[in-house]
Amino acid sequence: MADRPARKNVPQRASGPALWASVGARVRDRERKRDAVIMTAARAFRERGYHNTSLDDIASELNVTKPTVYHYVENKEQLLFECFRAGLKLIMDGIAEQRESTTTGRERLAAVVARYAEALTSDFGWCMVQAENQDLSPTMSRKVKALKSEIDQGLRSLIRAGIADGSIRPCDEKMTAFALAGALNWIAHWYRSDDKLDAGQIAQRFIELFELGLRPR
Amino acid sequence: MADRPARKNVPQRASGPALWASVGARVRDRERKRDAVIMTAARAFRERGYHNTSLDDIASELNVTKPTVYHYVENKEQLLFECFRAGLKLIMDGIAEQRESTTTGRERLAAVVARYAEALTSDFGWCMVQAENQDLSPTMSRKVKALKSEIDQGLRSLIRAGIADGSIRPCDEKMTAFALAGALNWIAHWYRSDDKLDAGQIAQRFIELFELGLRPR
DNA sequence: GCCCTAATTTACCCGCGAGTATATTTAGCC
DNA sequence: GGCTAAATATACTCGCGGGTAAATTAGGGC
Repeated sequence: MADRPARKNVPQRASGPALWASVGARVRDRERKRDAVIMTAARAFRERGYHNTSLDDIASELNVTKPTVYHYVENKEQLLFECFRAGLKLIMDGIAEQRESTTTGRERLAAVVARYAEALTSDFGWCMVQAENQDLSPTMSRKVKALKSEIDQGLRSLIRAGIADGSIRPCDEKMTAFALAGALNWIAHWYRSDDKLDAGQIAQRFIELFELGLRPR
Repeated sequence: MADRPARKNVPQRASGPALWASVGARVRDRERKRDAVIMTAARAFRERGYHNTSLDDIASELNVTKPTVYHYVENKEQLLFECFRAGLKLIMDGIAEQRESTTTGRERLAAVVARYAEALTSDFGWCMVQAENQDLSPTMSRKVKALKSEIDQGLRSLIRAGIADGSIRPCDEKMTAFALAGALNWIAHWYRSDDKLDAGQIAQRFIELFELGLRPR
């Protein structure tokens, strides 16, 4: 399972339909096509929601028929899960990256927040946030919960570290992590790619708010 | 339309199934039964999600059949909308209440946050947050957007007021409102009625966090 | 140039769930 | 106590969409 280190885990910018668009497109690059399927699904889910997106929709957006989609993916549920995982990985990477840093907890937290915001404005953002356990089988649901919990723990441990090194005021780390995650996750609800602010600028505002608070200093 | 001021707009604690439980209890109080339908729907949606809840489910939870549900409600979409509206009203009331207050902007904002948290931990919380435009017809979607926007404007104007009276540090009011709303809305995702903290305690932690910030003072 | 296999399609099945036409019961009223 | 209207139930329709069996097309190796 955990083999093939070369595998690109996050389908970055697979230009979707183009892969199938031209007539002589029966090439054999399973990986990239699979990624394109996932990307297209992610966009569709974001635009119309999971339950309002049929696999026929996704297929036709790829200029392809439904069984082709099934050729790359087990079923609809797995499709959602893959989108979810792709988005989550972006955040996990951000957290992992900061484990090697030697700055204060507060600074590391800020760096993670920036990556987090970026992940949420990506096409996977919606799936990460909206992938409700309700839409998933018990097995998948457990997996998703575990992954989400990892992120939560990551945030909390950064907060703890900050408190320990004095860069963060002592606080309820659980509620702080929830508030932070909530503010960030909510981005997926309102962000549109033509927004005035990009992920970086949003993150900057959030960091300022959470660091300084509303009360004048 | 806007008549009947006596009408109880938010179905508070209509004890659901009991209303129909006994055979001889077919009293004709449309209002209360309608509220029970909405309450039951809200709980069901929260537990299993909108698309995973059939009207047959809701009906059978009320010890009743589907046509009876249709007797109280136009269709499934309207049912979701009613749940949404019921929840939203709790927040709106909170905001309206503070308009008459003479305290600082920051204090009024805190009061609204407390009410907001309470609304989100109610059975309607999930519907308010999850009622995606995607699940609604264009008409309903517009209504929902308008209502949500009202709340957003309410928050922003409190923030502005706070900045004006010096109780809130100057900041990007839009992003601040979004962060605040996000942190609060997210409660609906994680809160369970058997949680250690109740709505009041959660609100208290959030207010402290947003007022003081993470950086030590 | 031929065969094997991966990729893709055509043409289905089938169940679920929203919504409804119609019958039936019940309560209130005179 | 019989009439009317509201309340509820029975028993449907029907389309959408997830999923699949089986045929077809195209490459790539030899």
